[in-house]
Amino acid sequence: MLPTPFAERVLDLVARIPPGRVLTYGDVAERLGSRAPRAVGTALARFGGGVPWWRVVRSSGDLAPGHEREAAALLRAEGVALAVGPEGTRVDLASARWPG
DNA sequence: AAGCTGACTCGCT
DNA sequence: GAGCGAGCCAGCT
Repeated sequence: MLPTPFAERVLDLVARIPPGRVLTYGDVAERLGSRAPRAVGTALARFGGGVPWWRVVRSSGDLAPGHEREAAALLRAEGVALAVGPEGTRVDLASARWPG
């Protein structure tokens, strides 16, 4: 399947997130003038293979569902502040969120 | 055209 | 903080 126009916009933006910074699904949607964070997740799930998808996290700081381990390793390698707890690894959004 | 689904969020308990 | 319900909207039957 080919990426939809919306998905391509998502990929464009995600590809621009600098190493060491993150955005939430909601942030990505907002910057695209949309209120569909779920569609952002869907786009990354299907077409995120070529972009740093691990730099997109939930508003809670939780990593991409199903890829927590891999995302944590990649983020740690980039120097992103991580908080490890019983629930898993979470990003410190206060310090790592990309202002743009 | 109508309905369902989902890598989401937010408010309330 | 965890669980739940409702709103959201792009994409695919």
